[in-house]
Amino acid sequence: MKKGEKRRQELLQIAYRMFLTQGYENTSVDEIIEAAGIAKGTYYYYFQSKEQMLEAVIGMMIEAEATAARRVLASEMPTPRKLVGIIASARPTQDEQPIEAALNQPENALLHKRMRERLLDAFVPLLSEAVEEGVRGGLFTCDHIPERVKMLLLLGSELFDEGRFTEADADVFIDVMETLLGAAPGSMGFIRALIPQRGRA
Amino acid sequence: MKKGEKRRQELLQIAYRMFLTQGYENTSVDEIIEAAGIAKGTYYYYFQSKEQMLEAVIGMMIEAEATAARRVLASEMPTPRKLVGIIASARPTQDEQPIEAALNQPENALLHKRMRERLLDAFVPLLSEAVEEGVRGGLFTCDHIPERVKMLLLLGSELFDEGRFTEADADVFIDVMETLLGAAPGSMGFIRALIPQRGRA
DNA sequence: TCCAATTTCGACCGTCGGTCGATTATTAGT
DNA sequence: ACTAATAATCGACCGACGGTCGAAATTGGA
Repeated sequence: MKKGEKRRQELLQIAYRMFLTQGYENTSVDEIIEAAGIAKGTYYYYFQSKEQMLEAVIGMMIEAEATAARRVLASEMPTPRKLVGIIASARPTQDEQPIEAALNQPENALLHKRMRERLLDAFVPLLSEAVEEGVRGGLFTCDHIPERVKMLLLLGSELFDEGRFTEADADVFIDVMETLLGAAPGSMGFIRALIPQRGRA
Repeated sequence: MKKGEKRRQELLQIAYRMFLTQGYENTSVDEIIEAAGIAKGTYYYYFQSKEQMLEAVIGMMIEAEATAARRVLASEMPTPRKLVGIIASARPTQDEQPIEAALNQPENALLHKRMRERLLDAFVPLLSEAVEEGVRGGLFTCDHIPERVKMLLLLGSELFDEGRFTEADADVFIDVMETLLGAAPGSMGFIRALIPQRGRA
């Protein structure tokens, strides 16, 4: 049990790195087992299929991010900071930087889609709780909180993940965020500082 | 020239149907050429790769939808009707029904992603023009029209494509649409009738 | 020590996207 | 009408891929 689980985690780590750097489709099982120094049979002793392994890798990432977000939610920060902190948790930027870009390459369409689905499921409740806190504190005024949060997350990931977005995009997004949550105009402007700067043309 | 283009279109049609019904990944080149009654070499005489053929299929779909949308834009409808008409054009519901669902199966993640990118590029200008018309007519009040339109399309496709969305989702979406475009509260409620009814649980 | 469960091994398989040289239709110039 | 060039078709073949399987090795408790 102990030994087996350790090997499984080891394989997960190796695959995690390779999926992100080369893409899921472009990473062959042969490459993974070569990097791990094991035989084909051993790989399929721990994972039913390559795709099932992808699910496991994603689950690993989501769990780590959700844990970080829960820590933020339970902290003593002011509500707006919590909002930002939770959203920041939803990015796998923890230990490495180029992960963001990797997710958005076409060869990772499947990974990205699956990742976003599960990320949404995990983060809508957390963010909703923070927003409710804001409503109680008089910061926000809105109903249908989970739905609004879902749209915000959807928009945010769709907009920023792709990398290409303009100043105008950011302005409108912040405007949408304020009206969506019923916050005072301009009160969310501080988010602008959190948005990554212009990269490629 | 004439003969070749005809065969190319024929292959495109066959692939279009198979990609949607079985998924891009699950459709093999062998299946396509068998359905078309041609040899492998002939297929690769017309298409450089399977993926390049996917691009061509998507281009075909987009073109048809954009043409329909342009017709709506140039028509004499009142502006709100145009909005709805253009958005309706963006769905391949014209001749077949199960296409919607097919796009959203995980095996079509790539097709779906590419489709949405190109659909956005084609439809943001068209919808923006309709919105500007609305602004001139005093229906809407907003700046940054292309960015707002982009977000609307992003949200709409993300929300409705997945199939699962609630009454609350629709309410919030319409609310977002009104505030995003600066329309009078409730003025976009008529859209609710256009939204597909509840399908699966 | 012995046995049974766990773990590891790698040869092998069917399928896939793609290549290539040969072959047949089609076209155009004289 | 003949022919040379061009367009179109063919299918055997290839390497890479994800996945299978029976056997061998390792482990740990009685």
